[in-house]
Amino acid sequence: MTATTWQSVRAEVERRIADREWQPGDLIPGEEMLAAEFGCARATVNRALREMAQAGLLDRRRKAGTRIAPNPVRKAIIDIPIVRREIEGRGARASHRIVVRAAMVPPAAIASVMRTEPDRALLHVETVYLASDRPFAHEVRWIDPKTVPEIEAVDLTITSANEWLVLNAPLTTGEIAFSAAKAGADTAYHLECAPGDPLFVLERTTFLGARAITNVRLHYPPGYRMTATV
Amino acid sequence: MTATTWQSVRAEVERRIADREWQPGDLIPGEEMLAAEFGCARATVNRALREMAQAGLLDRRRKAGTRIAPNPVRKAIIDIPIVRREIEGRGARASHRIVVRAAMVPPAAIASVMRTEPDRALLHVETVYLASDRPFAHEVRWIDPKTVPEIEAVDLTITSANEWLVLNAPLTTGEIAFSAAKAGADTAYHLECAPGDPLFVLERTTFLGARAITNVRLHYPPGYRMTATV
DNA sequence: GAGTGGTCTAGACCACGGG
DNA sequence: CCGTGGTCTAGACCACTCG
Repeated sequence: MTATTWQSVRAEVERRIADREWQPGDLIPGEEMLAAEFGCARATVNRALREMAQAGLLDRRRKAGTRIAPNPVRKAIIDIPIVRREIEGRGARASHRIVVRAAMVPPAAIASVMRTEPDRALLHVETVYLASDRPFAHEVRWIDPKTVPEIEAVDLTITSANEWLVLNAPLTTGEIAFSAAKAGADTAYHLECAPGDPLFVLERTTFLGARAITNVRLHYPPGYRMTATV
Repeated sequence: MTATTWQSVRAEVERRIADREWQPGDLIPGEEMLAAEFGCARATVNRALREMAQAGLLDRRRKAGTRIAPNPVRKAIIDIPIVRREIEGRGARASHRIVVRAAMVPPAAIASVMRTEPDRALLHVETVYLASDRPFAHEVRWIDPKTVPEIEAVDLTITSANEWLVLNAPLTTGEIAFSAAKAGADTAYHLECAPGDPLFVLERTTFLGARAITNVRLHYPPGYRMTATV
C-alpha cells in the first residue's frame, strides 16, 4: 500500500530547498535513503529527482551523488508555432504574400551559417505574413534545395514555406537568435512602419542531420512581444 | 534477454515519423502493443513516448491513445543565467553600478503585472551592468519587500539584485517577454548609445507561489543577440 | 574498487475521458 | 463503461566516475 507519488517527493524536495534546509551546493541523501525516508520505491525518488535535474534545479552524477544546483539556471521554454497558427491564435485571419521567389547565390554570411558551398544557389523566398490584412511579419528565407528537393514543386502562395517545412521536415535541430534592429526601407515598406523603427528580429537555422534545411529571418513590427514561461 | 533501451524505442519511433510511416495526426499503436513488438516492458515504451510527448512530438491522452503531433511545436529552451555570469562567460570582467535605489510606489502597469496593491511602495532599483567597463545592460527593477524582506538589508553595490535574487529565491514561476524598443534618453545615456537606437528588451516577472517577487526590465545595447537551441 | 545514479522488468492498480 | 496512458513496486543489473 502506498500513495507516495513522485510529485509529492518532488514537492517535498522543493520545499526543503525553499526553506534552506538544503542549500545550493549541498549534497543531498542518495535515492536509496530518500526512498526509505519517504517510504516508497527508489524508482519513485528517481523519477522526482530526474525531473528536477532536467529542470536545472539539481546536479546529479553517478558516484558523486545529487547536489542542489549551486547556480540554478533559469530555463525559459518558448513555443514557436507556425506563423499562420500564431496569427489565428490571436483571433485574426491569416494570409501571406510572396514577394520574391528565386534561385540565387546567398550572401556569404548566410552560406556560412548554413554551411553550404559559398557559390551554390539556394532557393530564396521573401514572404509577408498578414493578420486580417495587416502586416504581421516579414520573412526572408533561404532554403537548400539539395536537402529538401520537394520544395521546388510547392506552390508557396498556397502553403507558406514556413508551414510546408514544419509539416514536412518534422525532426530537425536548429539554432535560434533574437535581437532588435532598425527597420530598413524595404522592411518598413512591407510592415507599414517607419524606417528606423525598432523591430524584433528572430533568426533561425535548422538542420536535418548535418545538412542545413533553411535559414530564416523574421522581422516583427514595433510593439510585438514574444512571451515565455520560466 | 534484453538490451532494449528507451532511447532505442524513441529512435525507432522518430525514424518512423521521419520516414512518413507514421504521419502527423496518425494514431500509433498502444504501449502494450509496441512493447510486444519491441520485445520490452511497457514501462520502457512509456518512458520513450512520454519524453517525446514532453518534447512536443506526440500528443498523448488516456483512452484516446497516442498520436503524431499534427503541428509539431518547436520548443526553444533559453538559459537565462545571472547577468554577471553571462558577462564572464564572454570573457569580460563583470561589474555593476547602482543608479537608483529607493522605496516608491510603482507605475500602475507594474503594480498590475506584479498583482500588488496599486498604492503600496516597492523597492525600486536601477542598475547598469558593465562588461570590462563597457555598458552591457540597463536594468530597471521592482522588488516586493513583503515577499523577500531580506533584500532590504543587502548591499546591492556588492551583490547585484539579479544575483542575490537568483541565489536566494530559487523556486518560482514566472513570465518572460522579449521585444524591441527605441532607446530613450535615459537608457541611451547609460548604454552609451544614441537615443532612438533599437534595443533588445527582456521583461520578466517572477513569483513565489501567488506572490510576486520582482519585475525587471533589461535593455541591451544595439547588436546584442540572445540565442537558443531548438 | 566501490558507491551512486540509470535503466529494465513484470505485475498491479488507478484515473481520465471517449463513446 | 472500459480502454489507454500514468504511476508505483520490488528486485536486478549496469555504467559511470570519484577516490
